[in-house]
Amino acid sequence: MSAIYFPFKSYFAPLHCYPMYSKSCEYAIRSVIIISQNSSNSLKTNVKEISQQAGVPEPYIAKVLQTLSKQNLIQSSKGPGGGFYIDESSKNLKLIEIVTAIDGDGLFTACGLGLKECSEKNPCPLHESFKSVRTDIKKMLEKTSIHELANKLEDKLFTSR
Amino acid sequence: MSAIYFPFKSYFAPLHCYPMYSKSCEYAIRSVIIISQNSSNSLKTNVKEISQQAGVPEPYIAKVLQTLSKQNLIQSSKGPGGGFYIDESSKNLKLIEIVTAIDGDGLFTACGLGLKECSEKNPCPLHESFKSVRTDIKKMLEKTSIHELANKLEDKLFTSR
DNA sequence: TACAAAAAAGATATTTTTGTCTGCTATTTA
DNA sequence: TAAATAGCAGACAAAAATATCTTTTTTGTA
Repeated sequence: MSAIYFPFKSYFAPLHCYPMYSKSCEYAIRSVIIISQNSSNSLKTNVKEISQQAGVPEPYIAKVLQTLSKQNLIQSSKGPGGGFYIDESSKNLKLIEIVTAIDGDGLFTACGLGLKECSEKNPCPLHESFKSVRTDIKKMLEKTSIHELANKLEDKLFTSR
Repeated sequence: MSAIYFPFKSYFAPLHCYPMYSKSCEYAIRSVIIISQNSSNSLKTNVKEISQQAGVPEPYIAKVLQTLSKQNLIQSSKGPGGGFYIDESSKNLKLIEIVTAIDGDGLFTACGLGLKECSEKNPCPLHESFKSVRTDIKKMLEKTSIHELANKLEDKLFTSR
């Protein structure tokens, strides 16, 4: 069984750009994909492995994983042979749960002009234009399962060799 | 003629959330809408007015406006009676130009997992899911004109009184 | 020409995000 | 029950984003 390895650090986008979500969230997604894949083989993954395979700083991702663990999106066990895993109850984990846990729901609820009072009843000029886009993002995140992403990545690794 | 006033600072979203773009960009959009409206009445708008009307910190927005001005998306004139304005050549200014100038194109190009090597030929597992969403955002930003936003806001102000 | 208004430029300060380090606690195994 | 493993918690450090301040340059006007 081959472990999933994301490219090394130098392969990650530097650039001046404002991406769709935060580094913490990006790291979380990568990590959870790895955990999910190992979990489907009944394996627990410790922070060191996650850090290496996801190409993510170890102490930092540890923090992020704690956040997910507290919200019971992923599970953990201490002691030798311990690590993070995804149990039956989280088998159907969706991308939106990870994103919301780490970045909040700003991406699909916040006003395009940053107005707190912007709403259906009292829309800002950007409101309607943004509405469908936001809805689409949310739908996409809601329907994408972590499990499915892990499978896709694994397929890709096998077919590209 | 009534000036456009965005709500005061306390009305802006605080919250823990990762919105679609940066504060700088948000401020830029608000400011440009105000400049556009005044420009259609052949008025120049100085930083102080922009700051007050957009509910944005004055020295900060000054910096942001300099960036836009250097890229010739908006125009400026120094001296008494000077300020920022939008001339004929920028009359058809689109939202995407502002967003790109301030936040770069990460929002509609960056990989969902932060992989630099992610592309059509070598897609990450999130690539396809994100593709249509990204395209939609880009299209929306491309078709939305600043001028039109200014008009919408003005209409709203008049009809809501 | 002198003065005042206003943007441009650059330096500095604050806050948030990202990243690191250290020690503690819980769990498994021998 | 001791030792090793591994997550947990909190403090700390660095970098980036956000915000402010000061000086300079340009321009219009008295």
